[in-house]
Amino acid sequence: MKKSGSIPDIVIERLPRYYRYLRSQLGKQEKISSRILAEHLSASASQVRHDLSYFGGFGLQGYGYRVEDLCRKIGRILGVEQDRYYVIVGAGSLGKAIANYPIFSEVGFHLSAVFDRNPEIIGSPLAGGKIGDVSELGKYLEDKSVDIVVITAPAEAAQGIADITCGSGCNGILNFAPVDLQVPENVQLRNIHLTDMMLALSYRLQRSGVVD
Amino acid sequence: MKKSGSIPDIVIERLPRYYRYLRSQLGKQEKISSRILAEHLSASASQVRHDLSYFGGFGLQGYGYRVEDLCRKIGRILGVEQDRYYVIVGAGSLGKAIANYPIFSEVGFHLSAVFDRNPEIIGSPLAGGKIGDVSELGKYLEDKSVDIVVITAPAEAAQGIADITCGSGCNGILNFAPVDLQVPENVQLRNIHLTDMMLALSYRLQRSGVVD
DNA sequence: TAGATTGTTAATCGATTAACAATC
DNA sequence: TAGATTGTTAATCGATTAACAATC
Repeated sequence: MKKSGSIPDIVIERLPRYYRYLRSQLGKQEKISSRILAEHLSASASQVRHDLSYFGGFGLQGYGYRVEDLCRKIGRILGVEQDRYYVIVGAGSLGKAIANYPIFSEVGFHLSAVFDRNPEIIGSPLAGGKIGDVSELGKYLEDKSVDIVVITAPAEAAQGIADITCGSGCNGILNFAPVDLQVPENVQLRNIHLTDMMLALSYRLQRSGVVD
Repeated sequence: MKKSGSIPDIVIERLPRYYRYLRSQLGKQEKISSRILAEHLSASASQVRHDLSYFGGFGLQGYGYRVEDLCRKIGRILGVEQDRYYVIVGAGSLGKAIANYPIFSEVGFHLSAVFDRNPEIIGSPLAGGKIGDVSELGKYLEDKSVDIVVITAPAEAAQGIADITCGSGCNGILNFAPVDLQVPENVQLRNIHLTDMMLALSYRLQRSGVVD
């Protein structure tokens, strides 16, 4: 076990990948070495061991890691057995897709509500609830315990939604809108910028195949 | 201008962000300094200048950057004025959402086809075309010129789709399935692992607010 | 000219990899 | 015991930031 309280973001972001692979191997293999685990994740064995050592000694020298054991321990670190709640703001096709995303609930994330600004769809059923009016978002966040606001609204609405979110005591935002949001530093913001990813990917395509 | 041929991935991944902000400022301001640009992107002025210097001198000393000029030049580097084609494999709600994502076409990405394995929806209309049978994916990729395959299929189908993609001469994959795909190293693979992002985000939430 | 801001190099910081003693 | 593999420290590598001469 090493110093806690200072685990780099980049390490935290790899934990779910370890967890996901280990979970897929439950019942298929009893043990796994850092080398084999790394191979399946396109990482290095050294990195796997280094990452895990932030949280303690999970392995057995000369043997490796017990899959079930390591899976459960990483799961606990990530809090997968705890219930957490999220709301979706923006009930377009992307918002609906997220609302129906089946995998979130497997790791403890539950949809609490969906909001939109379009009067024509407010009140419609979605994923077991009804689409709410976005004007009630702030009040909702203040009343209920919501961990994460998922923004699937258009770019021009996203900053306003982020402001309401941060102002209502919710400190987690997952943003799909193609804009860089400004939030207080105590707020955890992650972006999924689809167009950016496509552009960076296609930049590399232009260059590969040729050269060297 | 510095050495080309060795621009780090991490720099390439920031270009779309610069581009996106500059685009939003077209007509709103004539010039912008590295400091102001950085502020809006939660980056440092030094990083902005350093990144841009990989591609040449785009600014004017003592003045800053002309917004229109810089935007056009970064756009050209990213190839936004070129037409590129993608297909979607997996026509569930996420696949449909991507198929209808309005912003891709603004930067030159065009939907070429959508495939699924479910006989009940094969043939149905989607985004101006018809859903094809995934068994025809390989042939399609060999015949047509497709730059990127977007995988929105279930996890257990994703590796097979990736294999067909790589085997048919398409070298770009954007993967939404919650699995780490194995692809040849000449293939450009980017992942959007939604559950992983939620888990890493909520890990940080547990810890913030308290401590220190 | 004086003030501002770039482009670039050097210094710092952080992340990854290598190495190996510990030990199952 | 011999072989394997961890956990951890040190070495390397790469990315970010600082500094400043160039110059508009």
